[in-house]
Amino acid sequence: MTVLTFPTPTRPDGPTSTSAVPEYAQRLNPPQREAVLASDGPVLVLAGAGTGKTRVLTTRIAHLIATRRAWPSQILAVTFTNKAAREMIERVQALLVSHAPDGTSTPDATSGMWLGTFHAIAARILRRHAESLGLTSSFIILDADDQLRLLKSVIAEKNLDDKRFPAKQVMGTIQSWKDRGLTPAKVTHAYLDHPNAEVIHSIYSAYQQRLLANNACDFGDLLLHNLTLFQNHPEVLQDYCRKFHYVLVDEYQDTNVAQYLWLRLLAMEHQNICCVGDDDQSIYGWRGAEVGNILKFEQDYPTAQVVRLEQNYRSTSHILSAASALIANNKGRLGKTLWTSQEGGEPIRIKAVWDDMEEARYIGEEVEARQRQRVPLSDMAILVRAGFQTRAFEERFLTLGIAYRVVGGLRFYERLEIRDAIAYLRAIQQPRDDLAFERMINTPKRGIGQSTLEQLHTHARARNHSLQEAATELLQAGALRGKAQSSLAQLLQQLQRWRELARDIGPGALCELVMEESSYWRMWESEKSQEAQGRLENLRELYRALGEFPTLEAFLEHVSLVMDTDERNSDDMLSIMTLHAAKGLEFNTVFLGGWEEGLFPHQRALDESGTAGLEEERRLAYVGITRAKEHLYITHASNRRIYNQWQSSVPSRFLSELPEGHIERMDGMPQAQAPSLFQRNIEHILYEAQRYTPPPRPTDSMKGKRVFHNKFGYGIVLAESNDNLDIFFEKAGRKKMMADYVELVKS
DNA sequence: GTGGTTCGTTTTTTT
DNA sequence: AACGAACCAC
Repeated sequence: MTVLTFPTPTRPDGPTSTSAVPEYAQRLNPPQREAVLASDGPVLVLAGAGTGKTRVLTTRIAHLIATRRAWPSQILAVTFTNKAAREMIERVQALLVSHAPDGTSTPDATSGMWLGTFHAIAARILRRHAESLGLTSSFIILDADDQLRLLKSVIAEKNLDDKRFPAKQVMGTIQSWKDRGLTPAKVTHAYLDHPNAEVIHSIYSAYQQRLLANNACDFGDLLLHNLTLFQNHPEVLQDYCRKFHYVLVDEYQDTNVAQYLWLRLLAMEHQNICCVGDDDQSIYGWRGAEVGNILKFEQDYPTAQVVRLEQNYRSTSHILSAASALIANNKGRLGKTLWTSQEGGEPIRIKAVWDDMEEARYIGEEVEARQRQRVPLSDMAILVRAGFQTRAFEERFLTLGIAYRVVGGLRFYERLEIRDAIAYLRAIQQPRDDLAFERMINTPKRGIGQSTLEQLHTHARARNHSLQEAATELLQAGALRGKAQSSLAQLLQQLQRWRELARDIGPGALCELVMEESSYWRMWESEKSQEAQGRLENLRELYRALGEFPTLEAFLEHVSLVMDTDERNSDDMLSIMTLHAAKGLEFNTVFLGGWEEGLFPHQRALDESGTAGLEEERRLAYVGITRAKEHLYITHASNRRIYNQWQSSVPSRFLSELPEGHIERMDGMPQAQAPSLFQRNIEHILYEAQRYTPPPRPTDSMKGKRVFHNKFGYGIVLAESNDNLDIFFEKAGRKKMMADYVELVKS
């Protein structure tokens, strides 16, 4: 077995000469190799866009296994998405197989490895120790919809005004607490900053109790309960610490505090933690990700090796240079200098358009032009800031007959009919699952309405029973009458029967039978609309998907944790998606639409998070640009309809941050759609005036103001002309620079 | 309990 | 504008 012939190096790994390096590592560039071979101790891999971070991660795992540094079962590898996890396991397997030509290394070479998403792995640990947290190992995992419904009922139960305490907002606060690793007991007064925090805190406590009563977790709980478990049962933590000799983390810049703590605890003993990430691609701050985690890695692990991957294999130099120049406007970066050997290429094309329709028309034309140049549709993408922007493109492409797919739209398992069907399955599998029961109890209409449901709730709460138990008890007590009585009795009977059947028949057949006997199928069948037909089709698809699982339980776990369906990307289709959804992907040709102030950077990001928000938007722009391999287009419209209101807009400030040498402005007067001549004249005058004018900056004079610069420290503004400031720095002397580079200091 | 009407909202999103 | 949720009248 060739893989075993490598000398087991002594630790720590010294510089290894090329000849002693395994073949799979020879194919890496020097920093990549360094990251792979530095197997012991903490390692931070700063991997710029397109520098081969997945390659490093997978080769590193293969290296650990091939050199017998660790058994697969001693490796913990975490990702954020199922897709990333899937890709990683496939690539590790491929590496191991290709390095054992005698066939001794099979896909089994990775079996026993803990490779998965944070949530999947946390759930796996939690199921083993559920009792310690007041759950049973068969607890259910609620999705966003269920969470919200549960929270609403908690708020209602507490007799709180749901206008003062909107469930969505309260959920946001609770989630941010969970993201920070705060159980209700740990939410101290220090965190009770906003006026209603005390009340929200009490809602949080009640919500957690309700989750426990339902034998349920939300996504945040998976990590949070792990932390509680590790804290209350150090011996359990110790077992995992000893088990996992090596910990690897993908997209480290996206970790929140809870995930960060979880990793630190698990790596405590061996300290063999390798985090891969890119601070410049941190775009999930709004949902709790802490760029700080990656920024302070070296403080957390003082012996850490830091490896920078800076050779970009994806984009041409025009694209890369523009991206680098843009991101250089952010402060507090770890800093990387990306380079590529692919000189030249096309500059970025920037096009001003009249409105979203023209934007779609222009991009449609360019798509067709590229198609004629043999770029397949599947190698092109339109990336937008917000979901609503996809609409204009869809309309246009329908008329043009361009095959497209909107990535990340409504997902299969989020569809109404699928959620309904799953509620039935959950109510069968897990009689304590009140949320599922509540969802299916009157769908289709059985005459069990609000008042009956309220009776059930009151009874259930009083006795601390589940809704299904309460229903049985109320029926026995004869407390119900009429249609509600007979329907409920029948439903409970059916549920019981289905539960028994579930032991004998597969989940697919069971679901089909349940849909039939519950009349749910008939409900949609009797509706002749196109939409209803689609729903039936989706249900059939669900039966099929269910057929792939041995048990109902296995399927439900899949649904909670793997919300994506295996998208068949074999078809040649153009992708339209948000910038967030595009992270990690690459395309030959990329169109970035809607680069206008207010939309991108998004006004709300600016309002809510100020400079930090702007910088995150800029990172989003950076992510967008770096998706492109060869051709990149950026468009901005001067008019956009937002909430049914036409608004004229100004080009994004990010456009002015792209260096002239790497861009090409596509001129040609955009055509007005059909406004009157008078309107058109007004708009044209305004349009001309605002074309490419830099966005408004703080207009008050900077002269005499005290400022701070990242590198030069404090200084005083001596003079200003437009955006250029003449500054005298206390330590660095007199410098001239753009206003963007300095911060105003409050005096 | 059901069905129609009005009101309010509307960034990004994985698990 | 368009969609969903809350509200009210039968």
